[in-house]
Order: sequence, then C-alpha cells, then structure tokens
Amino acid sequence: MHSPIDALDGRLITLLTEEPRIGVLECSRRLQVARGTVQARLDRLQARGVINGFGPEVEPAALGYPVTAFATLEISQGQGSDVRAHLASVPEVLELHTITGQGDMLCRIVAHSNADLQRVIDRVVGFDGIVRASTAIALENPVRYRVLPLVAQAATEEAEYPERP
Amino acid sequence: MHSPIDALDGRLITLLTEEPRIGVLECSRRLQVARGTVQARLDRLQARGVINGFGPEVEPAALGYPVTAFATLEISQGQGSDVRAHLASVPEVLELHTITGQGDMLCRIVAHSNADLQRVIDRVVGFDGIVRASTAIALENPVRYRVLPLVAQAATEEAEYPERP
DNA sequence: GGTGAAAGGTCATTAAG
DNA sequence: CTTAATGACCTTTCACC
Repeated sequence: MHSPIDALDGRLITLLTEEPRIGVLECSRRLQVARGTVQARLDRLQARGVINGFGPEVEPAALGYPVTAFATLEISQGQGSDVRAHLASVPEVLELHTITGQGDMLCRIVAHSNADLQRVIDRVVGFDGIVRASTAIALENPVRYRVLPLVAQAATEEAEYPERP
Repeated sequence: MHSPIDALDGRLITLLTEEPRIGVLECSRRLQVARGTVQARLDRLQARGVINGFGPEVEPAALGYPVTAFATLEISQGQGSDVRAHLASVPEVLELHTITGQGDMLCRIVAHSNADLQRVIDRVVGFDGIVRASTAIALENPVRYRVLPLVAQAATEEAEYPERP
C-alpha cells in the first residue's frame, strides 16, 4: 500500500495553497509538467477527498469576532444528540468534538469581546443535559491552522503506515 | 459604526462557500448584481481581511491522519517562545493557542492511528519547558469547522457591537 | 492545438449616503 | 460631496473539446 499522495501531489497542494488564484495552466508551468497531468491530479485529489474544495477562508476576527475560546462541556447520559443539535444552532459555535476524558465535548466559540463571551457561554450552556462547562480563552495563536507540513510529510512517506519500531 | 459586512457580502460569501467553483460572472448572475459589483466586493473583503484566500481545503484524514487529539500543555515560566518554536516544527501539530486557565497552551494534533498518536505525543512533549500534558482524543465531530452561520449573523447586525442589555 | 468564454481592468454615468 | 453600483468596452488568459 502506498501513501495517499505522492511528491507531485504535495507540490501541487503547496503551490495552490501559496497562490490560490492561479489556474491549472499556470500550475503546469510552475511544476514543469503537462497541463493534463495537473488536471488529472486535481481531479484525483478531489475524488479521494484529500482536497475538499476551494471555499473562501473567512476570518472571524475581521467579521467582528476577535475573541476565541474553547469550552469543555460535561454532558449528562443519553442527552448527547440533543446537546449536539443545540450547539449546532449557535452561530458562535464554530466547531464541536466529542472527546475522551472527563469532559465529554469540546467546542470552539467566538465572541465580539470578553464581555460578549459571557452572553455566548450563557447561550451555549443554557440547555438541559449540560452538567458543567469550563472555558479557556485563547490569548495568542502562535500556530494558525495549517496542513502544509503534514502534506509535505505525507508526500514523502513511501508506505501508508511506515514501520515504526 | 456599521457592521464589517452587509447583506450582499454575506450572500456572496455564502454562495462562494457552497459553490466554490463558480466565477465572478456566475456570482453576479446569481446575486442579480453587476459583475463589477461582485469584483469590488470581493476585493474589499480580501483587503479588509474578511476573506483570507481561496486555498484548497485539505482533509487530514484523507492524507492518512484520521486521528485527531487536543493536548493541553503546562509550560514552565519563561520557556514559552522556545516551546512555540518546537511545536511549530512538528508537522502533526495543526494549530496552537495559548490559553487562560491551568493549562498554558492548547494544541490540535493528528496521527495515523491511536498507536501512532503515542509517537506524536512523545515528540510534542519531549522538550524542556513542557511540565505536563493532558491529551483528549477526538471521537466524533458533530459540527465541523464552519463560519457560515456567523457570517449570516454578522451580515444582519446593523451596528458592529449591537446593544445588549 | 484551436476556440469560445471568462477574468480583470478602465471608464462615464447614475444613484444614494 | 463622497462612495458605490452599473453597463460598456477592451485585452489577456484560461478551460474545454
């Protein structure tokens, strides 16, 4: 079994990440391959789900939501799906995971300000089934969400799950 | 002061998120406005930083990293910047925040498998300055990262910080 | 490879705050 | 008066067959 992507895929993803506006033809020039190759690779990557799309990357801070926080929620037994639906209905909840450990769910929320965060938290936790919540405010973001290093690593791995002693 | 985006901006972002492949001309048709308007709005949104770009959305799971975890790290005083540099050098660290609370940093990491997660964690915490680490594995992801509801809310807010009692 | 179709830019006019 | 939207025109560039 080989890695899900090869070196060319990796270079292509890197190139598109750094300069999203360029087209297929420009890619083929930069990568020194035929345009058909680039198109085929792109189709394959999208078909395999490696690339989900090219949607606009929206910055919540620029939308007026500069405050980010992570809330760990403890859920009472059997109320999981109701809680999920509730959290999904809150626009300020950007992301929700169920996790192992004493907390049962972890969600990322944003707010207009620290004061406004109280309003959001009240809305988030104001629901039957949420037993306890602890919130941590994000101060700095030294590493913004990125996948390029991961792509580079995946592209140079020969086997899908390389041997590790 | 008005909201950073208006209703047309919101419709444009929503449209581009739902159908990223369509171009400016198609947008202008769907939104029933002139092409120049769409172009001007897009330029403005990018200039203001509301839209950061149109890079490919890469799915780590499809790259062979289906396991996601959140690690809370406790850092010894004064070692913050070294730890940041170290974490930034680990490809599996997708994101890093400094946070309030007993933990000092929160990072999102991915791995090939639960077993492989051990290797990643060892690499993450194997660094002077990291006192303690607690890791929560993400099981399900009921709400994938999304900003559309937030965009819709921002677009309908008249003032940047609407009055809240 | 050739061809129809967009993207991207500029302009004058018009409308609205 | 300032800002924005519109439709027209043009050139370059790309996507598709």
